[in-house]
Amino acid sequence: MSHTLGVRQAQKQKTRRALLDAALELLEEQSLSSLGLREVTRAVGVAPTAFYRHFRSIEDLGVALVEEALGSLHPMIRTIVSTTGDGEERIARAVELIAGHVDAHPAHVRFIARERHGGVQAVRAAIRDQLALFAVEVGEALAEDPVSAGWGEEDLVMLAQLYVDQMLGTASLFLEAPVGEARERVFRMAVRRLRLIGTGRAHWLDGGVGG
Amino acid sequence: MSHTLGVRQAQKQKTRRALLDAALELLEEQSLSSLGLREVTRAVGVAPTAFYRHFRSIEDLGVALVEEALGSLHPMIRTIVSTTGDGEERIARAVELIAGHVDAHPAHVRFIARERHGGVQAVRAAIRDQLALFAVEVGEALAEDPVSAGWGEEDLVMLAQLYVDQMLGTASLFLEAPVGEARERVFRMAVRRLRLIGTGRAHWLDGGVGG
DNA sequence: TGTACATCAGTGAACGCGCGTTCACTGATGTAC
DNA sequence: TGTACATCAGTGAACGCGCGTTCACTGATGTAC
Repeated sequence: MSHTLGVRQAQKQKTRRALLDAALELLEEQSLSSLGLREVTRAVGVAPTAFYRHFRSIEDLGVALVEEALGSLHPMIRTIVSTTGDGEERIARAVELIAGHVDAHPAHVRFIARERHGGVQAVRAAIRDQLALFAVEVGEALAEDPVSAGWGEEDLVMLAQLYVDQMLGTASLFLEAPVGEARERVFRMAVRRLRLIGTGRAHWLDGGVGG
Repeated sequence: MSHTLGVRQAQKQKTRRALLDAALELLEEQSLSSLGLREVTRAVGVAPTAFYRHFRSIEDLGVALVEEALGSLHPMIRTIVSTTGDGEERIARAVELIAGHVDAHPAHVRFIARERHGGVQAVRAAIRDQLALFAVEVGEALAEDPVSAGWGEEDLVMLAQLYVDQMLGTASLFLEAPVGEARERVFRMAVRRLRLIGTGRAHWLDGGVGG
């Protein structure tokens, strides 16, 4: 709490949070374009009209959810790119971080996976733009890595986008296999994928296929 | 036409096609879980009740669309895996085939991208199962490739899934950038991605990161 | 500290509308003889 | 070929229901003096 809000502001924030949380929960079993305003307010226990004190529309609420869901992903990305150690260690650590993030915020991961290509244009655009910023950040980290010496700009961008995609894809797979043997299989596959990409990186400038 | 259907059957098929086509068109701007039965029949020009002569529900129609959309993708995959030539040639040819497929069937590609993680469980399951079959097929083709000598079963499965994912991801990117400079950028990025994966493949058994 | 007024988050009634589903039906097509 | 009956794709009226949005409102909180 950086500054104590008035009682009225605090209560408003609380209702807003409740609307966002209720929506996120309802979105585990449907997509944003079929989510109803009344459905959300009913889940929170406020009148339908109260919704308009916080959002202009469900689409507007969706954009707020994007900021929240990708906001929770951001620190994880920072941690992954700043992890030190050899290739295998970094790969294992990255997949563990992804798995942990899915455990901590399953609804966020589901929302992004679902709405990234979903039926609401403003939400798709918000996700696309935010992921592009993540890719830039990853690209900058890659550029500083000695392994990337001699790499062209477009190659670095490609690799950064590939990593961001892999991260989301892996997160989405963990969502469908949160425990047990299925989870272990996702874990091993994710490690292998990163290993393959790492191998490709290591030999990118060798010529041949990578020429 | 393998066998001439009766007039009645032919007319029924025609209406069914019209319902599927109308749904596919409506789904360019929304997702399946918000698509209405009346919306589809209105677009076709039949009574709402006629819908029930063909599908039990919108979900049921969605599953039929999965078969259709992934059915159109199947021959492309066969073509890509059976293409001969050196690495660079195969890569360029594969990306061209993907771009061509998106041009030919944009609504199919959009539908699969959108509903793969969408809000209708039966449709997600149908897509997942069909993509798993594609991965098996790609895996079998990879196994016969001399480059894969010495590869473990799980590694081949991982690579096959990675290729299927890349194909869908690339198709989805072409959808958002169908012409001009944006399309060229998608093309180059897709080529680079496949190059990186190809480089990783070529050095998979070298030890080191790929150990 | 107390008073008078302003603000505004949340209420509840009301609206018109489109939804999915039921039902008995129509009339063209198919079939048996 | 003709007739009598069966099938069944598509119709149209009707239903109850939940939707998003409007509006004037209430009463707790905030502010000025």
